[in-house]
Amino acid sequence: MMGKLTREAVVEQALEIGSAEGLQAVTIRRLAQELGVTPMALYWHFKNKEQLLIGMADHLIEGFVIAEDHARPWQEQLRELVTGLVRVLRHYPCAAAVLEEVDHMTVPNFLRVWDTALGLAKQAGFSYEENCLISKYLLQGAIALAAGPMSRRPSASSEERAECLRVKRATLQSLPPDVYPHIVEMAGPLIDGGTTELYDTFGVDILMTGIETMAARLRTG
Amino acid sequence: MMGKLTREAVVEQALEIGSAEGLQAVTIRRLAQELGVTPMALYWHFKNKEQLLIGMADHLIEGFVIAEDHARPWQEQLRELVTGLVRVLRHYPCAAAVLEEVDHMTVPNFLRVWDTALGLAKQAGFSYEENCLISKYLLQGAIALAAGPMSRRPSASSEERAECLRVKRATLQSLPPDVYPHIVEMAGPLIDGGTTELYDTFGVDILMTGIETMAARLRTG
DNA sequence: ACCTGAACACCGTTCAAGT
DNA sequence: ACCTGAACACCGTTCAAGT
Repeated sequence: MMGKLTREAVVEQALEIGSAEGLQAVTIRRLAQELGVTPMALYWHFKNKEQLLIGMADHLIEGFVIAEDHARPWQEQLRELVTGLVRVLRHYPCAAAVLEEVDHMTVPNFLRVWDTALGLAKQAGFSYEENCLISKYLLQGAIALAAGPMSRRPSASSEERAECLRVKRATLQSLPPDVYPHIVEMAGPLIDGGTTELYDTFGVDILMTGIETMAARLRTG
Repeated sequence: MMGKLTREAVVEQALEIGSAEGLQAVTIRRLAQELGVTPMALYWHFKNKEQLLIGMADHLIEGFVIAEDHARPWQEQLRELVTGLVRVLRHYPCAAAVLEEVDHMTVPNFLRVWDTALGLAKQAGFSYEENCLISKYLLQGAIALAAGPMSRRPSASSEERAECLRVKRATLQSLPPDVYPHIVEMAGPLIDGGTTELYDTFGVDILMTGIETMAARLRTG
């Protein structure tokens, strides 16, 4: 709110608003108001709103450094890259939402992570095209995981969130059991989805197990 | 444009606009104009725009029927469910975008597919929570696959799309090779991502292989 | 270089009123 | 039941002008 109106200050304020009230609250006009400035002032620093979102996405991954250890197996390193990315994205509740809204190719720091993933995937022994897809799936999976529980309505005061979950579970439970038998039965675990640790590890486990198993099949014929 | 202004007519017109010009072109006012009616007329048929999007999502999956064959193995059936869903979503270029914008739990036909997936996942032998996550990952994966190549700017006339891809590839190739070595090297396959068949099958293969391998480990210890 | 004022062309939505 | 007119409170963006 004080200090110079720099690109970084704008981006950080945007991430703050997005994390506190949801990404839809991040508007040029609202942002300007929060920064004590005219909406048009932002257009000197960003060509348009898309560039602002790209700046937000880039800022999110800025602090994510990947230790390239050429000695350790690629499986281990790939798994660490994915879980590390998820952990970094969890710093801002709106992080996943931001990354879902921008073209990843336009975000320099995302390209940096992607490049590392691509280099590791190459060691698995798949074709070029398959390596590209594997790296895409893993990064996409990381974003999906980071978007997982909560992070949707970040404003809610944990009492509100609990209330929201209760309403959702009740909605599922009151569905006609003859057409949605399993959904009604599993309404509980479907909504709060088990512990956060299970949620964060299980998805990566499935993906990495699939990749490793298929890589092993390549070698054995 | 002619005929009665029914819920279905509105939804179909919305999907048509979204598929021809992108989902961001689907606006209450634009929709009303295309239907030869006042914007407020739509508010008699839909409470708000969110309900319209839910209606669009529901309509997309309407024609997707899953043959429940209790004799065949669950792996086979789950894979068929995912590929079938992808195929149905491909009917409208904006389908994946619609599903990414709505809460899946509010879409009856999506719940129907989810229920089937949940029932099949239960046969794998995982815990309740893990079954829920598996079904989520598979459906989420199907949507991601359907959003894959093209479907982003559906208006582009295949010449424009080719031009757009060429620009993107050139962008990647002209990146500094010392910081993005693998990206620059793989710019080609990264952009056009191999054949469509590879794109559609490889993702499901990884997920299903991961699930099957982990399920097998449960049984063997 | 950095910011403001005024204006344009859009949004979704409400509410009273028409038939 | 089904639709319209007028209005409200928003958007992103441009363009000339200020300092």
